[in-house]
Amino acid sequence: MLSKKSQYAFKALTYLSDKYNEGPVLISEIARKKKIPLKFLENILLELKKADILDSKKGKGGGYFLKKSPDKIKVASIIRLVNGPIAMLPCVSLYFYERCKNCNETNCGLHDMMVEVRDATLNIVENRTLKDLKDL
Amino acid sequence: MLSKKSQYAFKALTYLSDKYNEGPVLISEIARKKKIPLKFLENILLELKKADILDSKKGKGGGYFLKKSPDKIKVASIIRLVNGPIAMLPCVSLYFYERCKNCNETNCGLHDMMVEVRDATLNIVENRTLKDLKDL
DNA sequence: TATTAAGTCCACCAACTTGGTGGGCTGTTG
DNA sequence: CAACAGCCCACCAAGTTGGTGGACTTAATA
Repeated sequence: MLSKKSQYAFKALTYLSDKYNEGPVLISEIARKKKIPLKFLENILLELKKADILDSKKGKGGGYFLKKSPDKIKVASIIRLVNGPIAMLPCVSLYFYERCKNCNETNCGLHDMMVEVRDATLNIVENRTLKDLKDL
Repeated sequence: MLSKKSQYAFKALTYLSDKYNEGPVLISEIARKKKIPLKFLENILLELKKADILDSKKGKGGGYFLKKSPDKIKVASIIRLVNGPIAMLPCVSLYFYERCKNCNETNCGLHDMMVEVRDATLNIVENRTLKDLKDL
């Protein structure tokens, strides 16, 4: 399941998508409009900034804004960043791979099935961008 | 991600699948062969019993065994039982449905995408049984 | 019937994660 | 330099995860 943090992140990002190219948006505005706890949102946006998804401006007239256009930001990368692995097992994850102890991947039934699940999921989330997420 | 508990459950269940119709199997045997902490496994097997997946016999010659044949036990139901929802959002879950606050489902971009993800996943795990999981 | 084997039940635990808050610091604008 | 707005750090309560210890019940059998 996606954490609340992830859901907040998507809400904030779709809000910023709607305001793309309209200049910086205040954290407080996003928090108010999307009903997200302000300080929590602050952390989230900062993380998205450090991951190069957002940029910000300080001082009067400042705020947050998308660094790239909405159709260049994949849903998959947001999930990985904020929520973690998309796969259901570490030994099947592309970006968070870890070897399973006591289960060699060549003869593990779960492994193959989980590869299928992963690919089916990726097929969707790798091909959707913020642009496809409207009115969250 | 599947919890360790879920992974343990699948290991134990595939072990019991291999021994289907060979009488009760000791918790301690499963724990030893599959390298699962004994007391933790105890809890897991008990839970599976209460969910009608397993049955058990007490006393000498006792142990655990599958209540139905391996090809009658769906992977999806094990995941739901031990790990929880398969969907990525509560408002998209079939068995653990919860309404999202501040996000009505008719115009939420995430919602529709997550329905797709759920269905793609279910299409796999609803059509696999313990019989398909060998040598975990 | 006493012994022993085995599952059952209950209570507790440390470590980690999640969701969140408070307060001060830093940089920008006018 | 004042106000503004993001940045950063530290802390917190509650819940979850992964696990353990010990007593109790039930069943087989000597």
